Amino acid sequence: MTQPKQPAEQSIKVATDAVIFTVRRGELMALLIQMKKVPYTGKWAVPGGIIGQAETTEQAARRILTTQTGVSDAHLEQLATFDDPKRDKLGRVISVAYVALVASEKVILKTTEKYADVRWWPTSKLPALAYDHKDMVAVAVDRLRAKLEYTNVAWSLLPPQFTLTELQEIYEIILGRPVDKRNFRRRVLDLGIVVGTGTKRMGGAHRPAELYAFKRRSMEYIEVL
Amino acid sequence: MTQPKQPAEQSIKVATDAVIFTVRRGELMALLIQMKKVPYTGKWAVPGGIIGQAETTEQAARRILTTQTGVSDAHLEQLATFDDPKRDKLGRVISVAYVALVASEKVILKTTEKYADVRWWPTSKLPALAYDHKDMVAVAVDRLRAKLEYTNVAWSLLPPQFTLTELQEIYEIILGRPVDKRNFRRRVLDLGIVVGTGTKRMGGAHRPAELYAFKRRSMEYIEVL
DNA sequence: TTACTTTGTGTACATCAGACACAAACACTC
DNA sequence: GAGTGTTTGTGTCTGATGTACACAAAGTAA
Repeated sequence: MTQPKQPAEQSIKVATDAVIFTVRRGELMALLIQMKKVPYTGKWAVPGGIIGQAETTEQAARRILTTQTGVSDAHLEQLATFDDPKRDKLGRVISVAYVALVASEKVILKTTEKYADVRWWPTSKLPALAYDHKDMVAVAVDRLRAKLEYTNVAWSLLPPQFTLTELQEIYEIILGRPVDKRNFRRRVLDLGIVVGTGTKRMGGAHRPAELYAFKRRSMEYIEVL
Repeated sequence: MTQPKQPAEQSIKVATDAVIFTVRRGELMALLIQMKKVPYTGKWAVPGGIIGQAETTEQAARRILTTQTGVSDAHLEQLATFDDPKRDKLGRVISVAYVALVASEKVILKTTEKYADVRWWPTSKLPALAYDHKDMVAVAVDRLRAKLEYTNVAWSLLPPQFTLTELQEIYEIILGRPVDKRNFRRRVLDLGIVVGTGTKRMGGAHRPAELYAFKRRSMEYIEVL
């Protein structure tokens, strides 16, 4: 309930941060911005911002996501709330963090004059991060790994059509371990997560691969691996 | 990151709510308070309150927990943040919700003049709740069910020593389905979640039951069921 | 001593997970 | 158009795990 227990005239600000992931060049990448504002000048951080008066944190996270990447139909879920009183040197700010997953192809990175730079960083080689954003990304990666195993979220990291090899690579890259090809294919097909489209991707100097699509492009709980 | 993107001079308040569970009389119970304050007079709600300026939401949740139940060593974890702008009729309040699990025996319910009443309610027969607390409890129950299956959290619902039948009842009540006795025992023993103490609980007009204890009384991730 | 109640234990069967290798299909080169 | 290179696509066997199931043992109370 929400009636005051402490004297508490608060001056706490509420922000949202969006840990945006994609898989690209064989690595799990997180989108980071480079800050201009003192005292964080030059530091990298997860994109975010103070929420508006009538805005939900989820709306704010989606706004940040589209502003930065141009993508609007991505998976977005609340991660956790970070509220250490000392997390921001400039005052008490609690942040409701979100995780977003976008398909690499769809992204058109947009920078604003507010930031010095915007780019993808491999999660295995992150730069020094402002605030508690190192923890935040770590928690986000853990969540992503877990969800990949027991849901179909991978749909949000791939275009509408893809080969099973591409899907398998998503799993191998994020989980950080090899996956057996035959067992993996049997599994996603038997579980009905993906369905063949009949069409094939020609092109390479090799046997063409059948294209598949997710049966549902929305969160579904299924033990995948 | 946390620099303003919107003009945003905020007057959003931050609260914490604690969904406190116990198992008692063969049911999963949630602790609720009955409110006095208008416009919620007479309504039931999850205990909570606005957080202090220098206080974390977790500290606030623990404070609420001990204030209401007298229990200090319970499992407590962040659940989610609820931030619909209309969730509180009196103004914009976002709430960081926590889940707490306490052993029924330890609890000494304490009421304050702030509330009309404080009591345990079976989660299957809740009264009408204020705010978005119906959703909040529902999400908490889901989380509890999930965690029971793949962690050892049940420790926080039982006293230091207990019989395997009592442990099994916790699982059956919360999961809402019967559990096979022999398979359950083999599982918790083989996994090393609990260990026998050698002592037995005499008393009933029947064969005495051996008392067991959790090997670790802290969160551990293990596939239990 | 008998009746009652709850505890404590083992096995057989079905299902699932994990390891593993080779032929098929295309592009490119000569 | 034959040969080479590269990636796709497929089935079986084995060990591990999950699931179903029934009865003797140990107390108390009468």
